[in-house]
Amino acid sequence: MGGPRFEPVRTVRAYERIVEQIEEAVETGTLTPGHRLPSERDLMAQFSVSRSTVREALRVLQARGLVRSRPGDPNGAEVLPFTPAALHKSMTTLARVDQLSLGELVGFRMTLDAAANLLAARLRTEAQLAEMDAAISAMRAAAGTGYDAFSAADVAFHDAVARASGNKLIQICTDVVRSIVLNLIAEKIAAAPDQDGLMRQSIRHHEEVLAAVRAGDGPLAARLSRQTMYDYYVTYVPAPERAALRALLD
Amino acid sequence: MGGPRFEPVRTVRAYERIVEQIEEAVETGTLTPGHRLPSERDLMAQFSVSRSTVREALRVLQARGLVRSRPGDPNGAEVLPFTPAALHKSMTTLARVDQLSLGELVGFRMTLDAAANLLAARLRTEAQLAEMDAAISAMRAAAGTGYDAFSAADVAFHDAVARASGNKLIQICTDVVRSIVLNLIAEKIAAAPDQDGLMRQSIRHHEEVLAAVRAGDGPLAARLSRQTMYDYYVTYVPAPERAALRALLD
DNA sequence: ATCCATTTGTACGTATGTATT
DNA sequence: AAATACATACGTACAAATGGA
Repeated sequence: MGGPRFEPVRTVRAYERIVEQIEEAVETGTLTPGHRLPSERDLMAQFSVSRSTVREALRVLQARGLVRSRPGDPNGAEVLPFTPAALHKSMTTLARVDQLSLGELVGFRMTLDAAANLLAARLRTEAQLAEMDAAISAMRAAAGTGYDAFSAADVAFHDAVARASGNKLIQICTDVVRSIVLNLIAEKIAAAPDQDGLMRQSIRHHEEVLAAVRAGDGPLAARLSRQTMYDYYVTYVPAPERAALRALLD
Repeated sequence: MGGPRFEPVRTVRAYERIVEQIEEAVETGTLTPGHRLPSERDLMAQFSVSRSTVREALRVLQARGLVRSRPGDPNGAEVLPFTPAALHKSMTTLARVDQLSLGELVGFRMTLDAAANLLAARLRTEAQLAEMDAAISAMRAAAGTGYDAFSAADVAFHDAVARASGNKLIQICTDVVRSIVLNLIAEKIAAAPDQDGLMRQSIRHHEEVLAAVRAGDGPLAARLSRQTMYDYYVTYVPAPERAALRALLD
């Protein structure tokens, strides 16, 4: 009876083993940004696989944003500092193939941006307050000149808040989702009637948010930021989805 | 003066062009899950590239979770339904290389889970309430038998809430971050003293949250869920990071 | 500034194990 | 049970690109 309990095996591709090993080295800090990998020929010797296998592994690592290789570079592939590019890519894919609605995206932003403001109100430094101030000034300066500069300043403000929150995950996710949202409706916003009025209203709202952050009133900052974002985007959100967004407004 | 404004060109690899085309087809719905790609030999003919180039493209697409290819499959690579696996992978990488702290992860979960409860309190159906009820029952049943079953039931509850929120982005992100957090501290929780007391407390908290969701009191459900998660994880979070988590508690 | 050795990008042929018919 | 079509992996070859002499 009994006998050893065997487990089902899954064949694991040769290139996967290579990816795992290099990934492990990067994630444990054995390989740090700036380090160069051995050349493809050296790697095929070290792993005792063919060049194609090495290259497939490198392509996967490159797709994950861990390394970059350039033709002719005698130093081999370069280990890159982490960027949320891969995260961005998969979230964008999610938004496209899984039919993420604008309402869901905006709701997500409202949630994370409010949390960032809540935290920033407690943790912000003077320098960070100055950054937010500068961003709003830039919004004011750009209000007349066009939507692009205004949007850039708006992004700078929200990014400053996100950084001040001290939560890198919130910062990265807000950044990713914001760019997806802007990408979805940039043209609609640019074509909106009464752009000037919208910009002025947005500036006023941002000033109120900043005042709350400066005063250290996190809950107020959070509530105002949700309202600001709701007001700014609600017209582009299909009516049936608006109820969910209003549910986020306290 | 003037003249045409030329833009810097970046050489784009052959395999990248293939990835772009197939990715586009998947994201626009031209290729839907279950569809088979042509065989590698057909692809090399269609794109007029070599086999290696096709394979590197397929490796990238596979790394992004869009397709899967198996040896010997007489059909080509299979187009997969979207899974957050790639998202999970990049977030895990982020957590490891960028030293994402447990405090940041828990803060993120508190934020998203609270938002999910806020929305679920408004949008939940009777069937979803029943699922949450069943999950809490499972938690009760598992409280004596061990941590694993208890944790699974706990996950089921939070997942039911996330689904009831109607926001797929919230659902997926909570799922991803939850598994990362659990992976980080599963052993610590399993080794905690007075496990039974912690489980009983957690069950009581979950019941309160569910009551609020059932009553349609979103803000209360959100506040309780934040508190529940804070209580459950705070002992594992380094003291300096706890202030930020408390800032999220209203 | 030019040339050169090396490396990457790409191509092609082949062998082998596997899944489906 | 055999035949077929496929993916995996290997090896070689050449062009383009890079960094350093």
